[in-house]
Amino acid sequence: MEQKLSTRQKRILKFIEAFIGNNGYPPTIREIGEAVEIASTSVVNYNLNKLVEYGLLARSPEVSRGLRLVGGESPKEVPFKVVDITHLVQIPLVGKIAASAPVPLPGEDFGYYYDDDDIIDVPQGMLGKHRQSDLFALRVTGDSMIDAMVADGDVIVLERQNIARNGDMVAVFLPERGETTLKKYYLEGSQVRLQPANPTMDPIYVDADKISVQGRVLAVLRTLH
Amino acid sequence: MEQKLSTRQKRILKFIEAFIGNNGYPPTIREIGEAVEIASTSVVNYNLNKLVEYGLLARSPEVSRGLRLVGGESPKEVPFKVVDITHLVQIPLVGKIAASAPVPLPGEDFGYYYDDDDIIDVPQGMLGKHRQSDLFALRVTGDSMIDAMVADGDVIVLERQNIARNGDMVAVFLPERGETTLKKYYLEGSQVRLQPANPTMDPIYVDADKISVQGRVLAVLRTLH
DNA sequence: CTTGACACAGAACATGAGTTCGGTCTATAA
DNA sequence: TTATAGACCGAACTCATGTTCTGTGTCAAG
Repeated sequence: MEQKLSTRQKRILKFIEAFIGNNGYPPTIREIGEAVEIASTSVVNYNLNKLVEYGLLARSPEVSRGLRLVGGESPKEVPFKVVDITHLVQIPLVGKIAASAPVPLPGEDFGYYYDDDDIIDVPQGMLGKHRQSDLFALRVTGDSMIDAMVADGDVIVLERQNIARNGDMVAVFLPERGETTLKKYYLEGSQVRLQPANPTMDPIYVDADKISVQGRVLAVLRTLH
Repeated sequence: MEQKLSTRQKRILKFIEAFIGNNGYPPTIREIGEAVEIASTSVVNYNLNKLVEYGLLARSPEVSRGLRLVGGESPKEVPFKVVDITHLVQIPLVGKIAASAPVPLPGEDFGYYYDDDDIIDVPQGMLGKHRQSDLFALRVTGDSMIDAMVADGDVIVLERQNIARNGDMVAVFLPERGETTLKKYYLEGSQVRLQPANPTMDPIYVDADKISVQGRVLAVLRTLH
C-alpha cells in the first residue's frame, strides 16, 4: 500500500513526533501550523484529517492536543524514537586539525572549559548513540585532507577511540611521518591498510603497531558562507 | 528522601500515568478531578502544583494538557540537553542528485514517493537565515561529485535560487553536456568560470547563457555508518 | 480562644484551541 | 471555454481548559 504523503503531511507527522518527544504532550493545531509554515489553522486541520484517513494519526474530536500517532510501530516506542531525532547534542570544538600535527584531544582534567563559540549543535539522530563526553569536533585547516574528501574549513565530528574496526573512518597519527590523516581502516595481518575516501586515490600500508588511532569519524559538516 | 504524598496526590499521579497510556496525551484538570473525585478544578490545580513542588510532575503554564510525568530523580545532570525545536529547521530531502541528471526541484511533480526519513533536521544556526520554504536537500549518488569534494551518500542542503553571485557554490545544470555539477561560480565577462572545490582540479568555462543555476549550496552533510 | 497554615469548594474569568464557513488558486476533465 | 475537485487562506465562532478569587472547615501552635 503506497501512500503518497505530501511534503507538508510528512513534515506534520515528523513535527508531531518530535513535539511529543520534547514535551510529553501533543502539539496544538496552531503550533503545528507555525512549525510547518502553514498560515491557516484550517489547513492544518485539513491535513490532519488526511493523515487520519491514511491511518497514520488518531484524533479525539473537540479535545485540545487530542492527537496520537498510530503508525505501524508500537506506540510505546514513539517517545524514545523521537528523542533521538529532536535532541541536539552539544559537541565541543576543541581545536583544529592539520596534516602536520596530531589531533588535539579534549582535555580530560579540566572537563568543560570551552566558550560558547566552540560548541556546535548536531541533531542527535545524525550521529549514532554515543557517550556525549566521548564526542568532540575539529575544524580542518588546509587542503591536506582532500584525499579524505574533506575540505578546508570543514568540521569533523569524532568519537574518542583508540581502536578501530575494519571499515571505520578514523583519524590516525603516523609517528614515522609525523602527520595525521583521515582514512578508512582495514587491518590486514600485521599491517593496516589506510584507504582514502576518495576512490581515485591509492591506499597506504603501515605496520599496525606504528599507528595511533585518535578517534573515529562520525560526521563531516561543511557550511558555505 | 521521604515523600509524603496524600492519597489524592497518589491517585492523581496514577491517573495521569494511566490516562497518557490510554490516550497518548495527558488529561485536563477537569478530567483529573472527575476521575479522582475532586469537585473543584482549583483543588486539582492546587494538588498538581504540589506534585510539581515534589518534582514528580512538570507543567506548562497556560497550556492545555500541559502535563508531563517526570522521574523522581534529581534534575542535576541530564545527559542530553533538551532544546527548543524551533531551533531546528526541517528540510525536505526531495531526491537524489547525480551528474547525469538535472536537479530534482521541490514542487516539480515528479510523482515522487516520499519516505519517512526524507526530512532532515538541521540546527538553524548551521545555515544562515533563509526562507525555510526555499530550502531543500538532496542525497548524492555516485562518485561524480568528487571534484566538488562531495562523496557518495553525502547530503547537500540547497537554497532554491536561479541566479548566483561570484564565489557561490551552486548546483548548475549544463544542457550542452546534459549533466549537473556542483561548482563555485564566477562570472567573467560573458563567460562563467566554474571552479571545482578541490583546488587541485581545473575550472571549466561556459557561456553564461548556457548554464542553468538550480540552487546555492548551503551545506554538505556526511555521516559515516 | 485566637491565629494561621493547609486542604478544599464554587464560581467567575480569560484565553487556549478545535471547528466551520466563505473565498482564492490551480490543475484536470468535460 | 466551463466545470469540478483538491489544496489553501483568513476570519469568525464556540467550547474547552487553565487561572484566579472569595470563602469554607479543620487542626495544631501560641
